[in-house]
Amino acid sequence: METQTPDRSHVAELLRQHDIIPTHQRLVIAKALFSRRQHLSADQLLALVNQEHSEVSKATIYNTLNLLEKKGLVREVIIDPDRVFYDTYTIPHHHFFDVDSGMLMDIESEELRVEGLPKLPPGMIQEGVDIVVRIRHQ
Amino acid sequence: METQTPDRSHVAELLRQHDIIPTHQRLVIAKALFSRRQHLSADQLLALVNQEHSEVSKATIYNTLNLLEKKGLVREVIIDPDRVFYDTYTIPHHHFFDVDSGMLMDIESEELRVEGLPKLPPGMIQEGVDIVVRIRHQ
DNA sequence: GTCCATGCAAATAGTTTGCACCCGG
DNA sequence: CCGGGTGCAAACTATTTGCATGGAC
Repeated sequence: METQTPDRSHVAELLRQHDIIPTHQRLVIAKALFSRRQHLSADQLLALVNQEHSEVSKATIYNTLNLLEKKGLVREVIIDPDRVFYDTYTIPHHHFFDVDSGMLMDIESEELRVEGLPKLPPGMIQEGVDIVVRIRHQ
Repeated sequence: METQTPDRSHVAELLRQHDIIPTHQRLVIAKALFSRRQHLSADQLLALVNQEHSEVSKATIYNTLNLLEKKGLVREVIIDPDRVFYDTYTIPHHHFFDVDSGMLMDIESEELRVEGLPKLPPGMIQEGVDIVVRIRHQ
């Protein structure tokens, strides 16, 4: 089940555990992000955070997202040429992408896997595999 | 084997076959693009086209790439948050992405496939599957 | 008081738009 | 001539940088 609007101290603890100083802006951002499992672009997050009154600047949204990614709290998903999504579900998994609406959905199946992967170019190691299934309305 | 620097009339024919009026700018762009199988960003293509003397504007590069994509002559590949790549090899296939250098390589294997794909959300149809294997130096 | 991390205004980079111009009929 | 298609300057949008500020020791 999803966590609903986690309280400040809970989020603060999460940030501290990942070596991030829990400032006011970061708490507001993290609260919005981790209120549920979701995929948000920087712009969507900005709107969400400032919906009541302006609290955080655009630049801080970007910098905080980059920080959270570096610390492993969110994962970048690059599918849409227009914007990067940040996924609050950081365990490796794959995605459905609705090309009409631009919506991104997790593929829950753990059965999903790649078969027949050729050997890598010499001297290279595999860092990860991303599978995106593009879908649209019938 | 790759085609080497196709001549103007050959490229012009290719464009005409795809309902594109072969203007000077488009010929210069298409010649550079289709000289070999490759992955180029708009910026890389701009540099390539204008390396001797400035012949085509940035906007025209973008507009022409969009046109070629619409007409099925190139394929967009979205992997790097910083730029869209255009792939001159339009048959469906997958990619290695070198996260250090930002280089994109085709996966030649036809064995490669996805297993265990769950059923799609109701009312949706599958448009395609993209697999990206992220790799880096050991 | 010093230092370093932080937050944000301003700068930058990638892409699209709107319109002047040109070419074919 | 006239009209539609083209090419590009300028506008726009997403993201990063550089620096003034403020809190911790």
